Amino acid sequence: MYALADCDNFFVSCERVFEPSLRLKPVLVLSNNDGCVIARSNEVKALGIKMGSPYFQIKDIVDRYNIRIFSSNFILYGDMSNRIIMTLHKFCNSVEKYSIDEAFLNLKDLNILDYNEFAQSIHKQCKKNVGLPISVGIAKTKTLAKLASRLCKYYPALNGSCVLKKTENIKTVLTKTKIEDIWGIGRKHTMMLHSFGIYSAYDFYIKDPTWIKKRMGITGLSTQNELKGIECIAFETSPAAKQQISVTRTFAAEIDNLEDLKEQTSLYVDKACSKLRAQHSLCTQVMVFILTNPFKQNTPCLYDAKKILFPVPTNSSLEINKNVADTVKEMFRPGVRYKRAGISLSHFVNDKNIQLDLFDKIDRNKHTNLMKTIDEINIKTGKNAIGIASESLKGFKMNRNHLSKHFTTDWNDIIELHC
DNA sequence: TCTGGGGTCCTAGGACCC
DNA sequence: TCTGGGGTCCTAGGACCC
Repeated sequence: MYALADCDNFFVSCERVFEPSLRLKPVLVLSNNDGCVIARSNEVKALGIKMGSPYFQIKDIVDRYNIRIFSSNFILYGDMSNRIIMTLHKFCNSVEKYSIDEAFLNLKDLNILDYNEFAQSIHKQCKKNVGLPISVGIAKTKTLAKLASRLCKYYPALNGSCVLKKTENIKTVLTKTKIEDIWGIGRKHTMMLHSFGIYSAYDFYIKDPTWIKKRMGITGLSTQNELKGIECIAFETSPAAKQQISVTRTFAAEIDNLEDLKEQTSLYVDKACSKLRAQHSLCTQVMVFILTNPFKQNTPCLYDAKKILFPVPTNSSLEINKNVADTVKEMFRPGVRYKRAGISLSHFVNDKNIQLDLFDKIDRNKHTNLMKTIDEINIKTGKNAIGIASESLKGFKMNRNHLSKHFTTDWNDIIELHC
């Protein structure tokens, strides 16, 4: 059996922990740049505000219903997420952190007599330890556990936990679940399935597997099997090293000069490379792209992307930044107003097996030592104390007008109690 | 005026080999 | 008229997730 513990309206709930008066009030969290809605309280959902709605389009409703707005505070959310994971570890050794707000637990080695009780105690402990509401679903496969935890959000009477075990119960639930609400069924497949008269998860459940394989490939077939209680999606205890590390940003204001653009991409390189080094990888490919505002009416979006190949695998911020800066210069078109840029590192190898180049001009040891020292200082200070000289000192060009404090990670922001 | 960011896996098709 | 067969590796793009 697997459990899925999924925090309810995670980002909103994190903000409410430090401002409890917002508990039954409408609250939403915006993406970077205060651009789009990325988390909604139940009250906001009830007002019909959709996930991903651009903020400027819903400002009227926000004002009318006095909705409280927050800019995204990922430092806070990341730390709250770690606290949840720590609590889950008290119940089970096998915890797979699936995303910032949810984790799977592999229950196979536990001797659980009453799954309902077990799920309830996780729910209660998370609330007590971290202050966050969490929905715990338990079932034979990950896909069914997902479904079980989802039920908690629709049926408050379940009080945050649900066990789906008996086939008859599963079939009843599937009949009442829309196919698009199943984990792994996205927009395109929903449209395709609808066109064949498949609307409920149960319609999908009883469909001929050969038909599903033909139209939806192996992943569609896996989803069907998982609904039948046949495990197809493996449990991963230790997180695999990333195969790709990207940093991309939309600018608050358009950038029309090369220097500002390079200052931004230097920041991306710095951020991406420290992640790369943290997982002990080197990369041999970096993709760089710049583009104009794709939403602008009557002006086509200009997009340029270029791939940089490194014959000797590297994780040196300096080496990568030099190449990225040169590439940005090549792609930059004077007079064009850029709105977004990004880089993506890929094709990784372990930093212990480097294939050297006979004609290498770079002193690799020097770079490695320098990077190691920079990382150590930045980890020790907890801030980006040292970076690349070409970086913008002002950081990302980003709007964040409704940012809460870093309550749990910065002494200056520690919560104050007034008695 | 104003529209996020970071990932994974699968598959078809091209390029190449003999 | 008529042009094989079997394989691997890589990549771009699609679909999905949060």
